[in-house]
Amino acid sequence: MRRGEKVKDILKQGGPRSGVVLSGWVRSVRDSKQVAFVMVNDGSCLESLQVVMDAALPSHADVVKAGTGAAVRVTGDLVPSQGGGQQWELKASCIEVVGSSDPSYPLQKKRHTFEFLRTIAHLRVRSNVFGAVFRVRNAASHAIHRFFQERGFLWVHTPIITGSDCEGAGEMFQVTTLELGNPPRTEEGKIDFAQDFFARQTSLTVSGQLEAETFALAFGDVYTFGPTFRAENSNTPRHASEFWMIEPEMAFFDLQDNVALATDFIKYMTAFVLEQCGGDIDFLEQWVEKGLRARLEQVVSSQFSVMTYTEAVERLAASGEKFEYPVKWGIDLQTEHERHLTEVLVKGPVFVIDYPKDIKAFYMKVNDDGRTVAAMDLLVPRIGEIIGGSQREHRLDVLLERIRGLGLREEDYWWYLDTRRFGTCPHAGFGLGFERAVMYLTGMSNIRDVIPYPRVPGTAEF
RNA sequence: UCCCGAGUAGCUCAACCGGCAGAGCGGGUGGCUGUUAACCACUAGGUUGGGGGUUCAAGUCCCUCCUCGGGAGCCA
Repeated sequence: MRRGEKVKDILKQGGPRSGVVLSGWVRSVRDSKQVAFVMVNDGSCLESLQVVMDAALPSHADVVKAGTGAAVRVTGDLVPSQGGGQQWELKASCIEVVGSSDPSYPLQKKRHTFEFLRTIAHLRVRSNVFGAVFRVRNAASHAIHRFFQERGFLWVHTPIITGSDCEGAGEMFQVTTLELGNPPRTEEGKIDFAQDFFARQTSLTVSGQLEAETFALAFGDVYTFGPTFRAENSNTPRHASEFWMIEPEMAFFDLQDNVALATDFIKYMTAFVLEQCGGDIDFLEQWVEKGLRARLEQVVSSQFSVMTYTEAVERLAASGEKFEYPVKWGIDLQTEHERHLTEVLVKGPVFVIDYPKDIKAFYMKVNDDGRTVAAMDLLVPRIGEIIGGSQREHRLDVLLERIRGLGLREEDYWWYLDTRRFGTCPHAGFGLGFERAVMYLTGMSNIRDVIPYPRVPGTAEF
């Protein structure tokens, strides 16, 4: 099949020239007596190509009837457009209806609500906004791999099914082949997971960090980029049950190195998207978030602030702002605190570091003061926390003390603890919620609208 | 999971104090000499989210369930 050229390439190359072939889907048809205009989009870019169809063309009636959404293949000459609104148009010598579209096609030329579009997630990708969102999502993934590969990082594929029920945060989805209605029981009456597929209780991963650490202590610099699952009953615009996460892990790295890398990383990704998806960003600017482009450009050029948790608490307390939850040293920053910090006090991305030990995970390095850990959260306006990371506790004795103190079972971490026995070294890493990054890059305000087929509590359609 | 709000035609929304359920867009039919969310005319389209209750009478009031949105918690 001769598919022809992409709209993106046709517009880039320009004309005039003859014998151009284009395949795509009809966005709209404007028909009058002598001539009809068919907007054809192929997803390669935001723009549709205007196809001019003389009423004398044999397939004229078929094309007009084929309907919005139909698949067509056009052959014609690329000529300067007589009308305003586009530079080039395709004067058709032949239009073939490859697949017609039923009149019930739900996408109108009018604006739809995101709520409605979510119910037709298989078709919403043919709309302008979702075209832009998923091209940005693609460019961002590309940028992430490029950033790390250029710096010699190893992409590690950590397991999706995990046997450790102790990875820290979050409820986990259980993985089993046992008969749910009648599982085998032990003598005490408990479910006998020894008879399950993996001969133990298994779940979907909530993080690849612990496994990534073992690779960092062999390859130096590594990163994960893959799906992650949380069975939390979270119903917010920022949480999904299935999402993608990027987790770099670097050996011989401390918290300052970590902050520096995370900063470079965010800037690189943002600059890459601005460069690759300029048209999409401008469209999102117009329809989704005013000021998007300026905000992204500012991310690339500005310096990210860094402040300690202690300083953040002091500044919040001194701000005079009335918070629903009062700020106090020792309690975790609430969403309202984080947003006030990044949106009002700093007005930009800010790293908060050195959190109280008691509110953070066991694997974070205990600072010399004995009461804080070398943690870092990157807070950004609108989204809140986008990156969470830390320098890891590399001292075996301190780590063991932390595990025991939290009532965790040492034997569950035997392989993780081995890394501290055999050539341990200071190392650090962070986790980036990929969808939150895409939200930040596109201005979209609901995580369900930056995932192709979102999974959230009560919903797994498509 | 908790708090608040919403659910009316395929979509987006009206409908006053409880009194005949409407518009725009989309669809269909016809028209229009180059359109840009094209335009003009005509036309079809409804168990007012489900169930129960109050009332002569319920889209409207009460109870309950479901779904969606906003906020919170958990977090990325």
